[in-house]
Amino acid sequence: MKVTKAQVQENRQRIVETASVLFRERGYDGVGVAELMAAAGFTHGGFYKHFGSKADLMAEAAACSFAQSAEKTANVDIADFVQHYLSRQHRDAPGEGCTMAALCADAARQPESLKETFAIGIENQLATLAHEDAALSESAQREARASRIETLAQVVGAIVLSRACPDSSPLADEILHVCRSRILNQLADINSDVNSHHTIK
Amino acid sequence: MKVTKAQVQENRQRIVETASVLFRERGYDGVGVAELMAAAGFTHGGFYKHFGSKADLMAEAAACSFAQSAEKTANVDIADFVQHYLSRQHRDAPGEGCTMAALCADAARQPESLKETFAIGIENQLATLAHEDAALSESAQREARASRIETLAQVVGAIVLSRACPDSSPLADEILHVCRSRILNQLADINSDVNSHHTIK
DNA sequence: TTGTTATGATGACGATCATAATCTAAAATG
DNA sequence: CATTTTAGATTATGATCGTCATCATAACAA
Repeated sequence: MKVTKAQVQENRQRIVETASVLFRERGYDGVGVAELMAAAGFTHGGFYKHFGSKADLMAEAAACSFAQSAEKTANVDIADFVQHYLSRQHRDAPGEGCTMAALCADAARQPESLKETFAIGIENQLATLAHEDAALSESAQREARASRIETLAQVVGAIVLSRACPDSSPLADEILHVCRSRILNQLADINSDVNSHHTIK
Repeated sequence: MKVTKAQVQENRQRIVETASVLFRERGYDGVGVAELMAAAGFTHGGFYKHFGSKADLMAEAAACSFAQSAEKTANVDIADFVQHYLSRQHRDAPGEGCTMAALCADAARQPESLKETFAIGIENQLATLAHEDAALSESAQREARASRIETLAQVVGAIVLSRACPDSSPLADEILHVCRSRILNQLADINSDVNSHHTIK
């Protein structure tokens, strides 16, 4: 059963996208090749005509979801980003959500090649969030980058912790709510006093 | 081959502790019962004389490592806690490190019973970090709790992101370094201006 | 149109998975 | 001391794991 060249590319893309969702939902070790292919509408046999190994697909799926995230958050204000990132909708839909929040811990246990993909994805997300400070001075850009790294760590940690709590647990919502309001406050602070250091010590 | 009652308890404890390390290193799906028992010095057959299922052991191992962490961080200043938490040593030794950082994403995909154990562990960690503010007013305690939740999310996110980067990657160290210095600065701020709100807006 | 190529289905490989029955030897109990 | 109990070794279960060889078929280049 051969298929059009275009069809092949489309099928391959469907496998990658299906995998990117399933991996985020259940982890790299939580989904097998057979189930993956079935979810994409194929039998498991054809898998290795598309990918050299499951690890290869993991890397491609990660790159794919990173690209989708970058596209979705392009030109989005960082406050809006945080607002949506720390919403219940995002927490409760890891399959369509941030790859870092869903798979970083899994990636840490995978081969270096995949971790490289993650580093690029993280760097990309930082760059996407930096669309506003192109005109800043060099030192201000350094500070801006540090601030974005901090914010990213905070939102990722908040989602990860919240997801580890039982569904509709008070603590899960508290973590989300507390982190969201505090981060938004900090971002407002930074915006309002651009150069009045309140760092006392 | 029967063993002393005390020996049984000791063997069981060794299985739990071995599991708590291996799970943190490789994830819940990354370690099998057989390998687990072998690492503890047994064959896999006796496993179900100790535990009803692998999921049961997961819960016990989590509770065990949470208790160990709480014990280790009792009476530790929160700044010292952050200092060590965001060190390369901690990042590079997940097996002996924080269970939240290593397994929260895994726990999110596991049964509710395990997530309950994690919620208790998180709550416990928050309480451990609260050993200083017993004398505070009610509103100040609310603020202190929110601050600790925020800090916890931040350090967990930082470790998780850093671990997802390739070994000895510049980004991995940058995340650690940036978050550490910024969090320590914030904590110093909170300590120095106890009641001078610098929240402008 | 003919011959080549390659997708994807079928099925099988050995390994490993969680779980469990069986057995034995020694501790616990009387 | 005799009996009961049980921790842990051995072995087996059926399922699923990642990977691959085989093959039919239909899209290609000729």
